[in-house]
Amino acid sequence: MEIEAPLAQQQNIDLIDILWRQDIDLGVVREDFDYNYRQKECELEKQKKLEKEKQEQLQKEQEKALLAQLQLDEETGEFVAFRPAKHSKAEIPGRITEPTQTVKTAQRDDGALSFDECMQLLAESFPFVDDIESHPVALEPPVPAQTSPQPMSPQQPQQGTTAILPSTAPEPNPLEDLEQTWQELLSIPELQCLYMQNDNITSIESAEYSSKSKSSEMQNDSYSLSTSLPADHVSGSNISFLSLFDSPYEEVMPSESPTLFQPKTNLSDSMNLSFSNNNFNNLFSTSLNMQRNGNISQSNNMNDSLTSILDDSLLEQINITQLEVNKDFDCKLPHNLPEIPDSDSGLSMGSSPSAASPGNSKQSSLCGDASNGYSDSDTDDMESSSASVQPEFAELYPVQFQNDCNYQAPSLHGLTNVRLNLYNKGPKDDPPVSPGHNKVPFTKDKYSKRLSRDEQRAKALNVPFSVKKIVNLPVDDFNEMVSKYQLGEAQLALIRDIRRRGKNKVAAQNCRKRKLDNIVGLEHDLDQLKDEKEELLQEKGEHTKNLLQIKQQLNNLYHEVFSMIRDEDGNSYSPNEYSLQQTSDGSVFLVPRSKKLETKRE
DNA sequence: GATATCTGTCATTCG
DNA sequence: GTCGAATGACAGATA
Repeated sequence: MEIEAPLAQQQNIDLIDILWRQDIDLGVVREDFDYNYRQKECELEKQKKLEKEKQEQLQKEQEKALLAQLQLDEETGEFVAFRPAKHSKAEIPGRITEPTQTVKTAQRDDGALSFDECMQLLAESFPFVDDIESHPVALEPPVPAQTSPQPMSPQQPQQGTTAILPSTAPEPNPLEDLEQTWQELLSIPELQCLYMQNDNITSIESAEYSSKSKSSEMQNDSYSLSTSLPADHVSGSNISFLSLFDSPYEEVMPSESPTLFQPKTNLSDSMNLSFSNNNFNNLFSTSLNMQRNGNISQSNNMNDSLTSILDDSLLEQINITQLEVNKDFDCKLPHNLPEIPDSDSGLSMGSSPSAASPGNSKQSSLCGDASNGYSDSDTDDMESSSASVQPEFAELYPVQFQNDCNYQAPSLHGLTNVRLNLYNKGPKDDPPVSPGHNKVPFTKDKYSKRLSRDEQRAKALNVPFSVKKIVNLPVDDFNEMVSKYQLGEAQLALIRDIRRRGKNKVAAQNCRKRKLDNIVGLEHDLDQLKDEKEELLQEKGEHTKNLLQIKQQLNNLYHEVFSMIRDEDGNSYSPNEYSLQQTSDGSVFLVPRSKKLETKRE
């Protein structure tokens, strides 16, 4: 059995070798199939586990030391720093603010490993630490790197930053690319605003850091979380910086753009109120260490704990940020990506949190020109309520959508997964969309800020005007505006369609409004007429009643007058034979009815 | 699932 | 004849 096993392994290696030669695109390195290499890896993992246990023990001791220095405030119930009456700061420098120094001293007193000893042990365990120090990019003098996940006090990032930052850029070219990417990102006005905010915040922090150039400072801000990583993680032999993009989004976030990362910085700052730096940094670095060690389950647990801390607020920040950033980038999304439900707005569709990151800008470039993928069917899926977007779109919609489409995505698939994962973490668990089935019912509740079809069409064809302008400008101004640009046939046709549809849309709205107004007016008139009719009927009834009374009175008067009339013999006239008639001059005559009938006949 | 309503769009008419 | 406004009709989305 012992002999057969190496044979089988040798056969496997041969088979892998053949496969490897046949398919270079396996995406893995030879060492992945190397049994000896894996054995080395296992040994390394064991060493790391031991190291981690030591670190945890140190952490516990450190927390104990911290607690020993805290005093329970009876009023607030909080632990506050215990400051002896006449101890100057020089005597206990940073007792609270620099707990690690105190801890280190205590460790030495306890006979535990000192920091330098840990460093030495790490250097022995991980030969690539030497590579870091000898890296050509590392211009700084060799400083004891914070390779162990020591809690980072506010002063310590100086060391960590200067020592580790170069390792985040394994080669000078990617560093330049990143810088160039940042410059291009910052050329976008919106991002400039965001960067200004970012810079204001980080400038406060940078007072504690060494003074560097603005670009390097920006990088420090952008990747400061990476600098807090253990050096062995950042500069690991098989883990390049860009490989972080293949990690779940909790790992990706540190390498996002400043706009994405800054909220996290604020978050971590705010978290320091409730968490000690030690806890948080240790948690984070331990998580990353564990992931690198392959303890996926453990790292998942740690990530869960991290995610539970970061998830809501961070994702909220991401969503806010993506609203700001991705208007200018969503055109570069890959067309083969499935449309995200409820996210087909220009913001949410392209508003993946990674869109603002250098990696994403590279990734998005792979999508090519959005106009190539333009079609009615595509944009119909992006139906939206455009009213809220049009004003912003007018100024934010740049002519050059393809200017920065020259990048190469380091990890398109990973970013895509990150994008989808982030959306799956949205407020509503939207059903996954099957590839090639973009017809997604759109809801405009949460993601109301999305582009209308015409806006997306204009965006796709790089129309240099806003839809609002196209629609609302007077004819002369519109023609003048169009004549200023050399537009293609498709663009002109689209602009005219947009103007026609926009005008007609407004006209339809006005027409409906008028129709409703007319209906309301007619209903009002109808009510008035009904009231008037009722009043008239009431008046008619009164008049009829009065008429009857007058007739009755007249009849009574007639009979009274008739009864008073006598003939020559004093006899009364019969009402059946005679009747009273009045002439026009007011004279009253007694007329026999027969004669009256005769006169009528005549 | 059926229904009513809203909204965008097209076709047509009118001034 | 062209253009813009107005409007009926239709379809899709939504409540």
